[in-house]
Amino acid sequence: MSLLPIKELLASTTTGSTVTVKGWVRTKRESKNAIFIAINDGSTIHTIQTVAEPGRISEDVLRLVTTGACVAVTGTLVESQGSGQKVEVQAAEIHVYGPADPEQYPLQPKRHSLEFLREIAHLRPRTNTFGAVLRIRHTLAYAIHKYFNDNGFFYLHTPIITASDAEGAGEMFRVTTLDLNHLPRTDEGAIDFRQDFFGRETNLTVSGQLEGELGAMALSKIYTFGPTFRAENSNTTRHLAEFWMIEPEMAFYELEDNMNLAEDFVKYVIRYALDQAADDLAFLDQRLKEEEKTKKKEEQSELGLLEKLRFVVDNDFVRITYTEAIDILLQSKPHKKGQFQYPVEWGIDLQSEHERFLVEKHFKKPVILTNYPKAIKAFYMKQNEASETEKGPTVRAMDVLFPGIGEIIGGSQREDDFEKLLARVREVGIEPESLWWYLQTRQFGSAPHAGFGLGFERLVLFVTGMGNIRDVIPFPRTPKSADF
RNA sequence: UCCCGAAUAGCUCAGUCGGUUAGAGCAUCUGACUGUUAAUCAGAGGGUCGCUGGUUCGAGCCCAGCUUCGGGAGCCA
Repeated sequence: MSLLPIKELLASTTTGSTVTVKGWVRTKRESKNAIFIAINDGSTIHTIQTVAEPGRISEDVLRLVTTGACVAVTGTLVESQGSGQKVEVQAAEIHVYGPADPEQYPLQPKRHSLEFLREIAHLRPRTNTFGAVLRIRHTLAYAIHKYFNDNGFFYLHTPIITASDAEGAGEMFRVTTLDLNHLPRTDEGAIDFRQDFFGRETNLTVSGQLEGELGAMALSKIYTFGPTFRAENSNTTRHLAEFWMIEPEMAFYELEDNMNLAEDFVKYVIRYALDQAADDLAFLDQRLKEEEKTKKKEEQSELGLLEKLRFVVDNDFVRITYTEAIDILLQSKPHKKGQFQYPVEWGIDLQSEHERFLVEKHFKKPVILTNYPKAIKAFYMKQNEASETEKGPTVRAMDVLFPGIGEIIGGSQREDDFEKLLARVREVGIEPESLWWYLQTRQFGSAPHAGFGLGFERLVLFVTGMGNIRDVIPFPRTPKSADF
């Protein structure tokens, strides 16, 4: 016997050989002379049809072959007599590893709602949709490593537990081994973290960027790709409490180089998915088309999934400054008609409705916004020289906005001038001593450098065309939800 | 956290103006048919109408609170 993944069996032309198929039963159809069992092993979205002749396989075994059961079928690979597939397996022997009581098994050979499948996240990978999403997720992760490796980047493992609370990227999850029922107190009555595991307060990381910068100041080009945690009470289709983030950081890169990298990188990984996950994308494309049919005309999207991905890969991203974006918004119809809920003026943080207008209505393609007002961006971003064309001080920030997703990348050139960075740290109320190691990189061999953060699930969301970020990670963690 | 909406069979949903025994499709089981493609046809079983309280002669339907879920907003990747 030889065990081959179904993906390879389906492509095989060596009919007549004895093969073994191991996988999970999707459907069983019974005929007088033949029982058809469709089996999937996750290696591909496609099932292989195995054919069992009644009498050749015992009734006791066949009774256990139901949707969801795990089986091994040994038999002969033959050309299919039916029209739906090229090859099939004539079963000589069926072994049932694990039956699945059809009265209780929740997955049926029918369409389920994504909400229902979320409640059975332990079983949903066995569906076509989630199988496709998980394979695409893997393909994208691999493409990311491949892209960086092929371009001279080193994968840097930044810490997941951090004592730094100055990253300013959001609420953090505390890490502690203290007995919460009997917290040690200092003489002043505060919690005595000196008795905690690390001898100080620690949290789960909200970003590997600051440590990433340390790596770039030695290895020139690094990237991180790891779990990230935000304890924000965010209840949206675009937020998770635990997600994966990719953060490249490059010495000697300025804002322009940073943008070029971000655009080239995103296009590369999407193109890679189009090439390597064609079957799964075709399935999701079809799935989305059927879903669109049920929507009203005005809510239907103009492009299908595959069309949308090819469009992004084949077209340049629009690059405009924050100031230019504000001007476009000020002259837009929704602004003049008072349709924006939030007012537009230089200095505001752009709201979802503003970003969506720019990306989905005005340009209809990905947009990179640069040079934001200093006041609304993080302390580590490089400050621009004062300019007559700007209405206030700006920093070399860049946000990449995608249709339907919003901000998929946020990045900047970093402030490499020690005095300016120190002043800014103080200005935003961070105790410089807590960032002494970060500040030292600007004192010893400082260099211009830049980087960005890409939310991995938002990328997967875009590439798969799914509507909710909870459906592109195997086991989502969100407020009030940490099952599985 | 705020705003809006939803919760009825295993799943997806319908349920009129508050009125007798709460329905359909799919799934499951039984039978028929037979190279089937989420097979087809016939029949059967399957319900604490999310929970608690209220209004009413009478509540799946009206009201209040709670719970859970979804969509949008904010925060952000």
